[in-house]
Amino acid sequence: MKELISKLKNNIDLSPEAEEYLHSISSNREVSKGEVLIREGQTVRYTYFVTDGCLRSFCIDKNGRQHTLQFAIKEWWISDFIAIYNNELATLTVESITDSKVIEFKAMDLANIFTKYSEFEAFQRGNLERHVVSLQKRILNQLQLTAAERYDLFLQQYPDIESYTPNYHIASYLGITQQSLSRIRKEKANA
Amino acid sequence: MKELISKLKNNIDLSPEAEEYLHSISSNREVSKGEVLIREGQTVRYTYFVTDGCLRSFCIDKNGRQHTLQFAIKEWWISDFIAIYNNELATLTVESITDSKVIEFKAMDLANIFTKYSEFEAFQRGNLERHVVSLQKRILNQLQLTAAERYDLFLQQYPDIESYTPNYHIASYLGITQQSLSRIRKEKANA
DNA sequence: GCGCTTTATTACCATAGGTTAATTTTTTTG
DNA sequence: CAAAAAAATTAACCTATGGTAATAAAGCGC
Repeated sequence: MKELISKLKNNIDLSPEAEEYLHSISSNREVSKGEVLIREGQTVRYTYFVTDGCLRSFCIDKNGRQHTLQFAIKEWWISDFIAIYNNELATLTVESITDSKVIEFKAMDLANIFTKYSEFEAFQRGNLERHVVSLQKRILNQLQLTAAERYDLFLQQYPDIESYTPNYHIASYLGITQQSLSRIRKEKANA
Repeated sequence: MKELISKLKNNIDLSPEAEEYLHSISSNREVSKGEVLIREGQTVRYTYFVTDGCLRSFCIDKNGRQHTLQFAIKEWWISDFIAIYNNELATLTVESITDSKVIEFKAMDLANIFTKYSEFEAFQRGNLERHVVSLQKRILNQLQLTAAERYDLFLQQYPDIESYTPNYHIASYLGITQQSLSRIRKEKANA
């Protein structure tokens, strides 16, 4: 929770009441590797702020294959925002891929926080703007880069993710099969 | 401008002063087919709200090929948000693909509008949330659908875009070549 | 309506990446 | 440490899509 509070204070003037309120609507949770926090088809009640470890969100296609939308590490938010913002059931699954620590917020409390304490508006606007930028960049990369180039970029963006994520999750983020990724890794090693 | 004002009033309480201010920082522009409003490498001064016609944003890769990030039709915003939110020079180009009408806002005025008139915060939060959702959906579609499936979905999402966009722009949005799209269209016709 | 320009199609070959299945390597667990 | 489970690699073959180039069709200006 300290991490989030200090992050907030770097960006906005956080009133003591707002800080108090934040505490009242959140709870620290330790989740173990493999634990599922949000499951496809169910109501999305929570949004998570990661303070330690790594989680990912993914969808499952009609052939049962998983496609990773996001990896969330320290200081990132993760949930099924498609479901929350559209007021629908989850189309994504969120699971912890390491033992992790998260702060859990009721999605509904977060939705109301902005009218209660307007100082959060500017903070959230910044978050959403950065989120839009990163998603747009990912789309452009997908359109113009080869799988090998996307892999290199991924390794730059998530420098030590390899140590705690199996390669087939990385492949599912890049939009290729684990076999293709293995081939790419081999070519890289030989180069 | 009427369209934007009524859109705003549907979502928030718009004070007369705020409405007046909006007028003071915007200007109507008619742009003709092919006109470029934002050019790669230059400073991004404006954000556009489309009231008629269609514009698109795209990047140009190292081989000179264009990749379409967004089509903007009536009631959509378009600019180079990557540049604006990161305070960088344009990496995108925005061009009008039909004769169009837009409302032009100085990006800097829009950035300051939220502290001046906080009623815009909630409106913008809704815009950004929907934007995030649509970008996330596009990424998931890119990961799990075939080019033919993406094309079908595109036609649903932009029902009459074919009448004013050449197919090679659609192909560049879908992440395939115009030749591949032509093949896909042929197979569709024969099915 | 004619000619020019832009757009779309087609064809042929090349290639990145997918599929399936077997094998090896690594990690986990008792 | 041995066995089991999970992850990664490899291989052989297949398919979707790309690259290039030629042709056809459509749209536009005069």
